[in-house]
Amino acid sequence: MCPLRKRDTRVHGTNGTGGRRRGKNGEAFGLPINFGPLAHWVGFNLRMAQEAAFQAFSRHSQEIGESPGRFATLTLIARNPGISQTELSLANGRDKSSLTPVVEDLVRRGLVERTRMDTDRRTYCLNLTSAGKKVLTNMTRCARRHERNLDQLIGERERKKFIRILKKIAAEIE
Amino acid sequence: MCPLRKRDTRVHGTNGTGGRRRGKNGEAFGLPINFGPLAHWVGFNLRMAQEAAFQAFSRHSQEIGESPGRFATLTLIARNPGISQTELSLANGRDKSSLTPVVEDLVRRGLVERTRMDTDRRTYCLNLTSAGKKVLTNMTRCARRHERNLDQLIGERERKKFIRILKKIAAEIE
DNA sequence: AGCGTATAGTTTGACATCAAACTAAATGCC
DNA sequence: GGCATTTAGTTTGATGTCAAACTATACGCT
Repeated sequence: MCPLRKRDTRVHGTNGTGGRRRGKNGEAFGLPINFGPLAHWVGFNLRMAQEAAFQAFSRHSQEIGESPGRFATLTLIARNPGISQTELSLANGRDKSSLTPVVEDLVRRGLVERTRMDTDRRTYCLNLTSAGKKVLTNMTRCARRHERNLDQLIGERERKKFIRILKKIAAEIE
Repeated sequence: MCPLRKRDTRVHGTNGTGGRRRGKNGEAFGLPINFGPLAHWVGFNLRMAQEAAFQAFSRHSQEIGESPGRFATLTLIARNPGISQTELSLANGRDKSSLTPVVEDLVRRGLVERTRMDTDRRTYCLNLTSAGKKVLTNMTRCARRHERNLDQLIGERERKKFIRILKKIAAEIE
């Protein structure tokens, strides 16, 4: 019943390449994958690239035992001392409720200090401790290595334009 | 104790913009966010753009009640009749175990037909039913609208280069 | 001052995802 | 043929995420 992809007619028929094994990405078992419209669409390729970059970053940063998401969090606190959790979640593109356990963990581990704001007892002020600064310094070194890889892939020339487009998508969609 | 971001010294000091309220993205409460090195890094901007595009797609596609992830799945099955779950998960950039409940759901709802392969009783052959094809047609219409938005944002000229870079990242990182 | 509304952060429930352990079938080697 | 190894798919457990309900403060209006 099943058309037996390993001998799918397209190989001998419409798809005349005959090249059935490239083995790197997106295809397997001898038949190249047909991505159809996905191949040209921004959304799909964004997701695949993001996933790949995320995985690569994870591999890099696990040397120092910190997950990629934490890195942006620590950087944003470092650069915006006294930032509130809501501001942080917005800047980070995540829901504020996702931040609760992250901040709790960072506080528990002594990387972040959390005090109530004087003029509004609801909001927290987040700051790095000196331990936090030290960890961030190490993470930043790792991240720079990772970024250098990406830069090499993209090329210095294209990078600015590329990032400009990414920012535009993040800011202006819909 | 807390430095009171609302009156942070940087506003009157080092950061002389005085413009404290833009209200759209990444900042709030009167102080623009300092993204530090994140601003120039590919990984962070990839994540933000991907997230934004994903959200936009979700809004579009919920008209027809199908999540964005399912769309790629259905498209890949349509374009590669008889594809196995492992092939599909590779093409889709997701772990095969994530696919199990998705396929189960699609089968249960009559959009996908799943048969064992003749020559290897372990692997499944996935195919769209005619109902699945109909649903995919609708989703594709939605997705095209979404893509057209993205295209307008990016510009036809840049789009090809942009996608080429995304593919390169997905394929060649590390 | 008092009451209704808005806001910061937490809790909860649903869901997607991965990685590792597992089951069943296939393949290879003797 | 029989046993070790590989492979396709599922199960399980941990994590990260969102959205909605919730708590507590704050603000605004009279």
